[in-house]
Amino acid sequence: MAERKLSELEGCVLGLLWEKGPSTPYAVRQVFLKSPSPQWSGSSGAIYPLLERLERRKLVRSKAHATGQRQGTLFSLTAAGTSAFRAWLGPPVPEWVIGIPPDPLRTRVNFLGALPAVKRAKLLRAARKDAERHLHLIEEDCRRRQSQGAYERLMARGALLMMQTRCEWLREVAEAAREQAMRPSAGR
Amino acid sequence: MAERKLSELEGCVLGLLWEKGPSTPYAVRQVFLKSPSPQWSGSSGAIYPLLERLERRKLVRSKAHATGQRQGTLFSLTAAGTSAFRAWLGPPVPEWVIGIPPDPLRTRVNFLGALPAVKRAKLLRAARKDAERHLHLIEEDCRRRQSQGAYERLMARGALLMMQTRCEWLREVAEAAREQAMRPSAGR
DNA sequence: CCGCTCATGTAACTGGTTACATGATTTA
DNA sequence: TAAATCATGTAACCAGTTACATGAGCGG
Repeated sequence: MAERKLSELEGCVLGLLWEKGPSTPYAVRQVFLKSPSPQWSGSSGAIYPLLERLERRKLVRSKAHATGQRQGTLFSLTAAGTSAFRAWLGPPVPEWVIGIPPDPLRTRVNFLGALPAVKRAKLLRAARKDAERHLHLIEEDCRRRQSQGAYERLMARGALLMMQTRCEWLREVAEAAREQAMRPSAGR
Repeated sequence: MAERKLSELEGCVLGLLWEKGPSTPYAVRQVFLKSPSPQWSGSSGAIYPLLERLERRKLVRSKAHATGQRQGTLFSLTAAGTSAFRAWLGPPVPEWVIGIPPDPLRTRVNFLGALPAVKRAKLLRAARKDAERHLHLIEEDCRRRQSQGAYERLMARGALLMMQTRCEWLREVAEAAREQAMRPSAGR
C-alpha cells in the first residue's frame, strides 16, 4: 500500500466516473469546461495524462470505444478506484479542506489602500456589479440542479450562500471606502 | 511594454513590499507561513526565485544587507514595480477573481452520496467541529487586526463572514443528510 | 467540397511544491 | 560547546497550463 495520495483533480475525476459511470475523456472535460466556477481549465493536457496515470495505478480501466470511424477510449472505475475515491472523500477530511479557501478578491481588498481613491471607488463599483451578475448565474445553476440528487443540490446551495455573502461583504467594503473618502486625511 | 502579467503570488509579494517597505525574502516568507489561511506554502523555493524574477523585470531592486556575519538581501519596490502592482490590483479585476473561489469541501459534499450513511455522518460531524474551531481562529485573527488599517480589517472581516456562512451551510448539509438517513430508501 | 466544430491527443512550459544543504545565531 | 533554530539558498520534481496537431463528422 502507501500509494501516493490523490490530487484534488484526480479525486474529482474519479468522482465523476463514480457519478456518471464509464465516460470518455471528452465527457469528463466538458464537466469542467461547463462548470460555472471553473477551478480547472479542463484542458485535454490535464485530463488525458491524468486518466493514463490513474490507469497505470489500476484505479481506472479503459476500453476501446468507437463511434463510426472515430475511435476513443471509455474509462471506468475499478474496485480499487472506488475505494481510493471513498478514501479521498474522507473521513478524515484534511485541515486545509475545511478551512476557508484562498480568495484572490480578498487579497486585493487587503491592498486597496494602494490605489488612489478614484480608482478604488471604480474598482469596487465594477466588482459589485460583476459579483451581482455572477450571483445570478449561480442562482440559475442552482435552480437547474433542483432535479438532481440531494448532494448536488447542497453543493450548488453552498456556492449560492458563499456568493451571497461575498456580495454583502463587498457592499460593506464599498461603504467603508466611501466613508474613508469623506474624511480629509485619506489617500496615501 | 506588454509585459507578461503577474501571477497571483507575485502580486501578493509586490503588495507586501508596498505595505511593509523594503524586506528580506525571509520576512516575506513569514507572512505566508503565519497566515491563518495558507494558500501558499511560503517555501523558500517559491520566494527566492520569485524575487529574482521580479528583479530581472526591474519591478524590484535589491540591496546587500548584512546583520552581523550573516549576509542577505533587502528587496524594495521600484517605481515600475509600484505601478505594476497597482495595475495588478485593478481595475479592471478579472472575472475569475470576482467569481466564487474553488472550494474542496464543496466538491466533496457533491460526492457525499458515494459514502455509506455511517461514514457520511461521521465526516459531517468532524467537518462541522473542525470548521467551528477554524472559525474561532479566524475570529481571533480578526480581533488582532483591529489595530491595523481599514482594508486589512475588511479583508479579515471577509474571511470571517465566509467562514460563518461555511459553518451555517455545513449545518444545513448535516441536517439534510440526517433526514436522508431516516428515509428507508437511502444509501447507494 | 469547403469550412466549422467535435473529439482525441501531444509537447513545451511554468509556477509552484518538497526536500535538501549550509552557515550564523541563540540557548541550554 | 553542543543542540536547536534562524536565515539563506539550491535542486529535483510535478500537476497543471497554453498551444499546437490531427482527423472525423457535418452543415452550407
